[in-house]
Formats: sequence, C-alpha cells, structure tokens
Amino acid sequence: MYEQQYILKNTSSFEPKHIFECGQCFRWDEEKDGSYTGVVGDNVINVKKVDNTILFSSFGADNLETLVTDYFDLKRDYEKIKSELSKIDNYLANSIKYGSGIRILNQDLWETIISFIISANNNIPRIKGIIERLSKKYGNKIEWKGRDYYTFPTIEELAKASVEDLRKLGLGFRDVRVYETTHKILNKEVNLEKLHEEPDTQKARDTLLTLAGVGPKVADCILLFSTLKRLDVFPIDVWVRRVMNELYLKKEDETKVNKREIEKLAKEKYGALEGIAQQYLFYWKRDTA
DNA sequence: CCACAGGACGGCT
DNA sequence: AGCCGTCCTGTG
Repeated sequence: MYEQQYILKNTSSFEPKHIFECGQCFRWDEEKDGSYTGVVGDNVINVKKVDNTILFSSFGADNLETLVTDYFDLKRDYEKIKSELSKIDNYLANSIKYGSGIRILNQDLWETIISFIISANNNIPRIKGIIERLSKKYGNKIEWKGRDYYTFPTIEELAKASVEDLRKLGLGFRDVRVYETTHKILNKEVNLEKLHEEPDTQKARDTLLTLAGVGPKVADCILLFSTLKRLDVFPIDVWVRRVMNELYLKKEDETKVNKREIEKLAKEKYGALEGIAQQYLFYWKRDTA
C-alpha cells in the first residue's frame, strides 16, 4: 500500500459533483474543500478539481492511472456523445448542459449488484449508511491520513453474514434478497465472469433478473453503472418516469404511465446511447426538483 | 402520532 | 397481462 498521484490537465466533461451525485454510486463523500473521497477496490481515492485540472490521490496497491482511466471511463469521448445527444431535442440538450460533467462509472459488478439491491425502495442517505456498515463489518480496513476506510466486502466475505446479521445492519426486507443473491453468486449459479462475456444486453439482463431483489430497474442500473457497461438500457425509476411523462407523454397521472411505453420511446428517441441520456435527464430532474 | 418516499414480488383478477 | 398491497426505515 502506498500513495500515488495522477494529474489530468485540460479536462472536459469531468465534474466530480455531477459524477458522484447523479445516483450511480454510493461510496463517495464530499470533503470540506469540495473534493470527493471514496473507496474503489482496495484503494482509497481522493478526486479534486481545480479549474480544468483533476487531481487524483490514492492510497492502495493498484496503479492509479490505470485504475481511474478505467473507473472514470476516461477513454470515452463524452464531448462527442453530448454533441450527438444534444441534436435530438432541446429538452435533452438542456439537461446535458445542466449535468455537463457527468461520466458513467465502471464499477465492480459484484459491488454494483449488491448496492442496487439495497437501493430498492430506499433513499440515498440510507443506502450509503447500509453499504458503509456492511463494509465496516465484512470488508477490510484501510487507514489513510488518520481516517479509517473500509473495502466493499468480497463475495466470500459477505457470505459470512446471516439473514439476521444483515437485518441488524438495517437492510430491512432486503436482507433475504442480499443473502440469497450472495449465495447464488458464490455457488456460481450466476457466473459474473461469464456475464461480462455475454454480448447480448437482453440476455445479460435476463440473467440478472434471476437474482433475488433484482427487478427491471435494478437490472438496468447494474448493466449501465458496472463494468458490464451497456449503454442500451434505460433504468426507469420514479424520477425518470416523471421527467419522461412531463416532457413527452403528458399523462394526467404519471403513476399510470406504462413502463414499456417509456422504454419504447427512449429507444426510438435516444437509440444506442439511451443509458447516457437517462443519466442527464435523471440528474437534471431530481436536482432541480 | 401519521404521511410520505422509494422497487421487488407475490397474490389476485 | 395488469393492478395492488406489503415489505422496512428515515424524515418532516
């Protein structure tokens, strides 16, 4: 374990606030100086933006440049994506201006599965608290600059938790779901390595849907925000339903809007990049609510 | 005290 | 196939 620094100059489409607060991740916290600190794998990383320079500092064993290039999706040209999506319509163009620094993270698949099962019928502060307690109890401690951080538990580490243990950590009714999914993955009833090799997004989605606690919305979040990185999905939560109804469908009662109708509309309008479009729309709608 | 917020799931029509 | 009540906890 050692400290590293990596500096990215003249960046565009990289705004820590947009990246860490658009609902895709739960392990990053803002510091008093406006930077963000989080745990990625076995590393603690701090991300600070000064003008158009991004300063990454880490404490861990992984090569920082390789790690952040992958995790922050740095090889993808978000300027080009934004300019293409902005042509579609003014609603999307405006939401892109609002969340112009969003990048979709490549998060560990296992961690993303468990995190989004916990996210069901839940709010972000509580989700973060639960994941923090899980990591503290079943992950490994990393001390850096006088503070304690905890790695997200591995499959084997989390498999040590009983349903009762999980309930005590505040998971509520999600305890059984996390327990069952952990053991299903541990037993390789669902093989995460093979899932990465599945070229067909729908087939990968069907596999995820066999996991306890994974329904359509959670499956789409996993496909989009993890290393599976499928951009042709459109996670529909209450905010996305709201924004799509207000912009396009204009039904009296948004709760009555058909999900398949939204999915069809998103595919038609946004095409293969619908997942990225969803993030701009979601962040804009929820943040300005 | 109650109302409300947030997805999966199972039972019902 | 669609609708609806229930699951749990934190907040106002």
